[in-house]
Amino acid sequence: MRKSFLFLDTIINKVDAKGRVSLPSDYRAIVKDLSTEIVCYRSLTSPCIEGCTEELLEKLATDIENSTDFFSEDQDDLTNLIFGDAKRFSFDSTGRIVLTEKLLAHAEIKDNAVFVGKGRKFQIWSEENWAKEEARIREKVKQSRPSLKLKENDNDK
Amino acid sequence: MRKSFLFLDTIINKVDAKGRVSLPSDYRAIVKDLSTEIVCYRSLTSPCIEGCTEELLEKLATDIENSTDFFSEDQDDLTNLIFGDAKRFSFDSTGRIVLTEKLLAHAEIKDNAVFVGKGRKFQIWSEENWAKEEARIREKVKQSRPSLKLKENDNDK
DNA sequence: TGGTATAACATGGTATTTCGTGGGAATCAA
DNA sequence: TTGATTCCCACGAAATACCATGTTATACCA
Repeated sequence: MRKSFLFLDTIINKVDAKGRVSLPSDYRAIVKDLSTEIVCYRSLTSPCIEGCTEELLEKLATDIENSTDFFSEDQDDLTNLIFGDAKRFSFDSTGRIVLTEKLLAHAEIKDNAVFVGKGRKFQIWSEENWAKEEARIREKVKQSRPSLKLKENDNDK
Repeated sequence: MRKSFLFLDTIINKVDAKGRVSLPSDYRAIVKDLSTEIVCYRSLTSPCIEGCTEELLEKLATDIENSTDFFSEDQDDLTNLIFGDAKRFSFDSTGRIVLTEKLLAHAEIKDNAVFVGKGRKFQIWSEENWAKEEARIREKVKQSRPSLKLKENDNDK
């Protein structure tokens, strides 16, 4: 029983000729502890693969059912896209999953896959695209510190 | 189990060739009492490593989930930056963690690591950078004493 | 108060395990 | 049968758990 489950860190693993990739061991631990599965789909906004626990997708489905005003119609459409695109992935005894051609192509992944933790979700990038993306975000944060207020009550500065 | 905790004090420990450092025993006590883990990431604003309990990051993840919608761009960028950089650290039977090259490089730490308590978080500095930073802060406080008084009143009980 | 015994801690070194990865066998589908 | 997919074994590198020692801080007693 695990009290917290966060996808963290940035980990680079190899993709072999068969499309196999080791899911980072930390991520596997989460899946095992929660007795759930990993679900992946093409990111709607970036050239990367997005993944989360099946549990989270269920929660998303429930939220949509219950709160019609919170989720706009647009977002409802988006969720349809996701559920339609999402696929369940289970790993073998050595901890590997086999990504599909569709996903790999969307993320432009060739040899190496970069797993990026996002808390409740994670993403899988090609090295090149992730380098660009990380640079973009860090630059953006430099410009607008305010968005970081969420992080917690910083003393001053 | 304790309901409140504070990372306090300034402690210097050695970093060996493998990147191992003793986590200050006070900090370890907090981790044990809360049954949580330590999470570290590169400071967004300073050349230092920042650390907190995984529990705190958990709370952050929940806050983000609730405050913005599932597909928000800001949420997307923020979570990538924070959770993608954060790494879980558990200490061995002698109380040491192994810092990564990425973190050590960012903080410019070579031989010695300076742990600085910040309440809910703490920071790890190189001796040189911390000396500069401390001088800067003390100088700043001299200029604007009033703001400090406010803080002390807050702490009164 | 002072001195000694005891425990806690930081740190160096070593052994063990885990994890990622390549290759091949087995299974399945067409 | 042939090609593709899944399962299993094996190896090397890297992470981490364990053991040992010196030093410092703490507790205890005279």
